[in-house]
Amino acid sequence: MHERDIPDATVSRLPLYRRSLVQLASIGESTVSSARLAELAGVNAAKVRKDLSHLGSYGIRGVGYDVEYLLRQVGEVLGLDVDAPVVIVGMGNLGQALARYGGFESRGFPITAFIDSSPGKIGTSFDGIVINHIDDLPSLVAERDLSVGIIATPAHVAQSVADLMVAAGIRSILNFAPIIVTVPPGIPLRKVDLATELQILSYYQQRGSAEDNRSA
Amino acid sequence: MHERDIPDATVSRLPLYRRSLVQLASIGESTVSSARLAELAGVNAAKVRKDLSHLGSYGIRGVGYDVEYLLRQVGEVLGLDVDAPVVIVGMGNLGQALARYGGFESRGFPITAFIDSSPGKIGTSFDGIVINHIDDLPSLVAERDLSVGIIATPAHVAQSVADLMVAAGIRSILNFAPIIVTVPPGIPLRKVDLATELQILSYYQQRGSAEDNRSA
DNA sequence: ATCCCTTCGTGAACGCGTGCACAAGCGGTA
DNA sequence: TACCGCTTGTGCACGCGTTCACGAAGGGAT
Repeated sequence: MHERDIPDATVSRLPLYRRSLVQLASIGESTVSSARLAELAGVNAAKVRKDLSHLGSYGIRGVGYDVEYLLRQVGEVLGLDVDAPVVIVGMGNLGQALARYGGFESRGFPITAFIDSSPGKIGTSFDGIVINHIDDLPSLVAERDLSVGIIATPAHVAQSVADLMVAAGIRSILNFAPIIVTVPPGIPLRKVDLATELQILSYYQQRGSAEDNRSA
Repeated sequence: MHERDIPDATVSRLPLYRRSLVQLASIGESTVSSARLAELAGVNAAKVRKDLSHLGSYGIRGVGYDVEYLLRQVGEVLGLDVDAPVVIVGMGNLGQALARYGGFESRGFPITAFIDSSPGKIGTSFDGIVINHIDDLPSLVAERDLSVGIIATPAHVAQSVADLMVAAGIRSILNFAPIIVTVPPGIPLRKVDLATELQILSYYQQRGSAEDNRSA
C-alpha cells in the first residue's frame, strides 16, 4: 500500500505516538484505540488514525491497534531498529549535559564520541570516553560508524563545525548553536534553540491568548 | 496598521530575525534588505517581507529596513522590553546545564530561582542562588515576580510540576520532560524533546531525502 | 524635473495540514 | 446466522502558510 511518502507533519508526530505506546506497553495494555492514543499524545483522534494509515493499515475496526505490533512498526519506519551512534561537538555546559542526559542511549542513539577545541579538555575522559580534537573526526566517523552529529558549540564556529561534519561523513545533524547553519541537500538538519523558545513564549504570554497550546 | 493578530508561523520566526538583526547591528550595518535578512535567517525573501508587514510597515522602498528601528520593533512585539524572570524546576543534569547556559540572562530571561526535590540539594547554592523546595514556589513567584517556568524533571513528575507552577502563578511554561503536559487555556506552553528530534532525523536520514532541511 | 534602479508591500494561486462526519468492517452475543 | 455496538479508514471542505509576480514608491544621478 502506502509504504513511503509520509507527510512531514506525520513524521514529527511519530515519536510522540511511540512514547505513548511504550507507556501503554509498560502497563500491560495489548490494544489501544485511536481515541486513547490521541489523548496520551495530546492530539486529535482523527489525526492519529490518518497518521497511522500512512504506514499501512494496522488497526482492527471495533477493537483498535495492537500495541506491540504498532510499536515495532513505528520504530521501523523511524529507522530505530538500528543504532545511530552520536558524536557531540562542543563539551561546554550544554555538551556535557547532553552527554550525561540518559535519554539517548536508551532510545537507540548511543553517544560514542566527544569533540572539543580546548587543549585543556582534549585527551581527558568524560563518562569513560576520551575527548578528541576536531581533526580526528573523519577517522572517528569511520571507526565508530558515527551517524548523527550534535553541534553544542558557540555560534561563531557552528557553521565550520557543520562543514567538517559533512566532510567527515556524518549523515544528519542536530544544531543547538543559536545561528542558522546550512548543509548540502541530503543531510537532514534540525535545530533546537532555547532562547528562541523563550521568546515565542514571551509573545504569547504578553498577548494573553495562548494559541493552540493546551497540551505539549 | 495591523498591530495585533500576528500569525503563529510569523511569531515563531521573529526570534530568528531578531538574532540576524543583532548580528547586523554588531557589524555596523544600518539598513538591511529583505533579501539579505532572508539569507541570514535562512528563509524566503518574500516571507520576510510578509512577516515584517504584520508588525506594521517599516521598510523603505528602494532602501530596505532600518536595523536599529526594526530591532526595537521586533523586541517590543515579542515583549522583550521587560525582563521575564525564570525558575528552573529539576536540577539534574539538564537543569544544571540550562542554569549555566549563559544565553538566557543576556536575552532578557534572568534565571532567578531553582527548585529540586532531592533533600541533598535543597538549601545548597548553585551559581549563587539557593535551591528551594517545590512548596516554596508560590512565595518565590510572588517575591521575585517569576514569569516563566522551565520543567527539567523526569517525565513522571512533569505534569504535577506543571500543575503546581500554574497554581503558583507562573505565566508560561517550557517543558523539557519527554511527556505530554497539559495546562489550562491562557498559559502558553512549549516543549523541547531531544529524543524526538533525533528520531525525526533518523527517519529522514534513513529515507535519503531531506525535506526542506537546507538550513537551520 | 525626469528617469532609472532598487526594494518594499501585497494580491492571488497553490499546496499542505486539520478535523468532521460517515460508511465499512470486525467481534461478540443470542 | 443475524444483529448490535464499537472503532477504523477516508472523502471532503476549510483554513493557514508559502511563494510568485508585479505594481507602488522611495533615492540618486543627470
